Amino acid sequence: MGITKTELFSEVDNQIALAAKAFAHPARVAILHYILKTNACINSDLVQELGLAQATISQHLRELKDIGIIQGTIEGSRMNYCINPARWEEVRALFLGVFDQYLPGSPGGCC
Amino acid sequence: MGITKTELFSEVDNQIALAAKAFAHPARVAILHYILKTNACINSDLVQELGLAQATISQHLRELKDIGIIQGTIEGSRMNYCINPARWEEVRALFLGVFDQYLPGSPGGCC
DNA sequence: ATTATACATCGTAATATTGCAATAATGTAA
DNA sequence: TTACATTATTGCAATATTACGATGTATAAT
Repeated sequence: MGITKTELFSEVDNQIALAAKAFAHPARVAILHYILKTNACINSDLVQELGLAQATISQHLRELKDIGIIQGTIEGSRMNYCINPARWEEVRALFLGVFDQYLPGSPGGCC
Repeated sequence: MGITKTELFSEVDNQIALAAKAFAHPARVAILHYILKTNACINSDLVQELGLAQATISQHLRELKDIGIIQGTIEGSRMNYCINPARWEEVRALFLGVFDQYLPGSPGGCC
């Protein structure tokens, strides 16, 4: 159907899935990389950097903002997007929590 | 359009986006958690564990297998899915590479 | 005031994803 | 062989996502 049965899953699983969507499209990863590199960015820069239309980038930025991983402050007629440190750490912790459940030297009782 | 313009983005960004899709749906996160917990699993177990139809779970398992993060070995008429250690480490490294670009005490030159 | 710049939002078209019933395929048990 | 158990695949139907032109809004520049 295309609709996710959110109610079937644990709070953590839903949280991780939500956070993962920030990284689940290369444009958003590229945006994050760009923000991280320049440590501040504006929408019009990204239109040059990536080859996507302004409306498309604005949409991706909004998704990242909805997820909470970035925040934007108005600077005159420009927007200043940057990482939301608290949320970044939160998302980082969510993923580390998963990754750390399987380490190279895990028991390994099957295939 | 719904089509991702893969050719616009770097190899790494595309790789990360691909890997992120493993975590971008709560059912797949739940499946991974279950595999990690039991360190081996079969499809029918998951049908009990999660509330999804067998066909749906089989489909999610295939996506995880396509991404490479799990592998399945045939055991009689059952399947034994488990983590693919090499790929797991690869994906882990991809994400750590992103997360480590912003640490709590980063420069923070903007908002 | 007019024009330009920078983003956001809306509407829409196209593709992708999710979910499941039905069915196929394969192995096991009787 | 027949019947059963387990998983994969197919074929939809419904929702979600991606992309962009057009338009709206607010500030800045002339």
